[in-house]
Amino acid sequence: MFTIDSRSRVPIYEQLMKKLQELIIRDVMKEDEQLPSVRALAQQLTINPNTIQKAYRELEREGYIYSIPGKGSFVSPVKNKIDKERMEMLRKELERIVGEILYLGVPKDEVIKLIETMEEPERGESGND
Amino acid sequence: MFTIDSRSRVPIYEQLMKKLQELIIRDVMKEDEQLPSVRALAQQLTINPNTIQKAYRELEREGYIYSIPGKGSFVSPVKNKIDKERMEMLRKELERIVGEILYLGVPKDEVIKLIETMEEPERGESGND
DNA sequence: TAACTGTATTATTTATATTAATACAGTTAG
DNA sequence: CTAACTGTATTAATATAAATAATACAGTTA
Repeated sequence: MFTIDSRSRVPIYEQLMKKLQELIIRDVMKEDEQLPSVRALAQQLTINPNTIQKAYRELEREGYIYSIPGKGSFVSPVKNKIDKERMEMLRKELERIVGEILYLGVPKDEVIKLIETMEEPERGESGND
Repeated sequence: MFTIDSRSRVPIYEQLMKKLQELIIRDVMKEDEQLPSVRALAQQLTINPNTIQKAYRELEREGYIYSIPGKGSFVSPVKNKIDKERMEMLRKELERIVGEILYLGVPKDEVIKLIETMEEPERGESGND
């Protein structure tokens, strides 16, 4: 299904997450499609099942997939939930950053101006290590 | 000069940095005023001189102080430089966060609206661990 | 029941961050 | 130039945290 670089400084489970997120976001894996089982994937990639499980657990926590004990793990149908959670996180980060900037005495208008100059990004970019 | 909590989970050198930043930002320590020497402060606080030095090194990197080998360490006169560097860092973070948010399809106006609702913070807050 | 599925707990290993020991080099007063 | 101060660089030891692995448990299905 994909390849893993065990020599990379990037943790295996993160590499896994990234690739799976990619597949899900790009709709290569459709809603409710079953993911390979933790053991199957572990065997295929020759890594410990727990590492797969960690990736799956994180992906579930972030709303990308859902798992049913005994049945399997599947692509989450509600993409909006992903956005919801992610947005919540990003909003907090945004507030923190902007808070710090404002603390430095930069007027709010300046911050807004900065954002206004930013371009709406193109979709579909990967960027691996 | 100040106290350190060696039982805290916050590293000693960070505690030190925070307190010194506080003194500098609040102008308790004036421009070009000499800081206690690494050894003097180390002795006073009963901690290793290298820990002090690490704090000083970081503070210098961030523009809060400057050090002259053989002479001592002093409060940096150009406060703007602090803001400059810090702003540069924050700006990058801001762009990253906003970039991610825009990537989720949130329109720019929404982001701006979010910022507009934020309050200009009060000055002078510490917040220790 | 057998062979699959995910999960939880704990231990082990590895990486990173923090602190310390020590030696070096510049500055200045006498 | 020496003595006593200053900051700095290198390296080692220690502490903390992160990543991975071993193992046992529990649900599902044919």
